[in-house]
Amino acid sequence: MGVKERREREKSDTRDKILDAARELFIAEGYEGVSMRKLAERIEYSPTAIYVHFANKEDLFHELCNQDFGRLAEVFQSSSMPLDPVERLKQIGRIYVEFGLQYPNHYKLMFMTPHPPIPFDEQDAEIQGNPEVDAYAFLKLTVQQTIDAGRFREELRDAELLSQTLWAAVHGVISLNLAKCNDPWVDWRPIEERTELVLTATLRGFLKEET
Amino acid sequence: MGVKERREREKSDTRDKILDAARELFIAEGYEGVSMRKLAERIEYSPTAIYVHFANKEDLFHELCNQDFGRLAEVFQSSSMPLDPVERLKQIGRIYVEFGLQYPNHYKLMFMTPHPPIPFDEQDAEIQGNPEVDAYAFLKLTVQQTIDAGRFREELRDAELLSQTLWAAVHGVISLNLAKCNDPWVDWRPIEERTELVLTATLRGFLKEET
DNA sequence: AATGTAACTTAACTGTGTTAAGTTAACGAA
DNA sequence: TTCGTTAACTTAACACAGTTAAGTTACATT
Repeated sequence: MGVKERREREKSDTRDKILDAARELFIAEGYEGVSMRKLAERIEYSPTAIYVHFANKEDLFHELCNQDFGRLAEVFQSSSMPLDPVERLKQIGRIYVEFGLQYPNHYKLMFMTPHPPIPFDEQDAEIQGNPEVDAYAFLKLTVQQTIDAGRFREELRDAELLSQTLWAAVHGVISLNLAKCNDPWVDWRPIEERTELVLTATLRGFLKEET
Repeated sequence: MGVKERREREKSDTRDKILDAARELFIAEGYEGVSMRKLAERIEYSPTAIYVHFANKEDLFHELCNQDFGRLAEVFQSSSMPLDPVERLKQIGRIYVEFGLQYPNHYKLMFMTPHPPIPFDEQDAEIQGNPEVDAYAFLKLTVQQTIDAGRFREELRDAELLSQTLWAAVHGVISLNLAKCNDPWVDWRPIEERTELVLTATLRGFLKEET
């Protein structure tokens, strides 16, 4: 045997080649700016060869996003986190903004590109909810720990809602920066200041006592 | 004379017809979902007739956007604002999110599409900084009024920074909603709850005393 | 009545995502 | 060794997109 194995390896090699080229192109040109033909030309295959590996363009995009989501989770995992849960939430926010600044195009792809609903596959099911590989789950877990530590106001008990709100606030800073930092309309303050302030203010708004 | 005038009126009538139909379609189908052919069919002209009035599809969309920047300022202007400056800021946030939900496609182009710096023209100079026609200036003015009323903490005196942070927080809610509301990964809470919480928390974080 | 103008149409170009049908190379079984 | 099967890949085409060059046509001006 060993034949099937080699065949599979070869297939996944070209699959990876497609993914690598697609990431490069999507990042440079955006979703609409990349055509299956351009992509095929880049890797020296025919356009239809891509359809052997991916159902369609959207499916390809989805796969790339999943990889980047994993990377974000990795960054969280490999960062040293403060013991205090509130400080940990702040740290998560800072790392998140840093990630967006460091990989602006990945970030745009992941969070700023509206796309049609994507069906859930079995691979997703393994990732979702596991804080080690799912960045959102990691945030939610930390929010829950802060709730459990009794640090948040009594009426704020929905970890999901708090997570989504905190996420939105930080996402607002980085995404507005990526979309509008060159806009002469606004006299932008440094993004570090805006990040720090949105985190301080939002969390202070969540907390029980004054600091 | 009067002939030229009538001709111009007729031309701008069909131009308006194009704009009206385009807005309707863009809102319903999104930018990519609308083709010049569909649009032409809707108004019972040939596709190329549109090019008499607009350089291209993007130009058409841009025109709609400019109208909507003005409209956002108008919405602020025509809304009854609470006397309390902090409540006024909350109201601004709510109206902003509502605007994004009502014109998702315009919102995406206005605030979610990265673009190179746009040269400043004379028309812009008249608008910028005037709270009656510049929505950002309106926000900044209200923030300044809240500062002047002594409601914010002593260390928070930079109206620009506070405005940008508040804007970011609210923008985060609506933009994340527009980009990811269909994502099954997250069990989204109603956007009204997220808006209310981000406003309450951020502003409470800004305020001097507990409420 | 002839001319010019400008809104508008027809037909075509290039490029898009996607699919049906065909090719080709390598495997396992006879 | 040959045959049939499998599956990665290609060719050719479809239906659609944005856009443009070259008319056409209606009408105000001369």
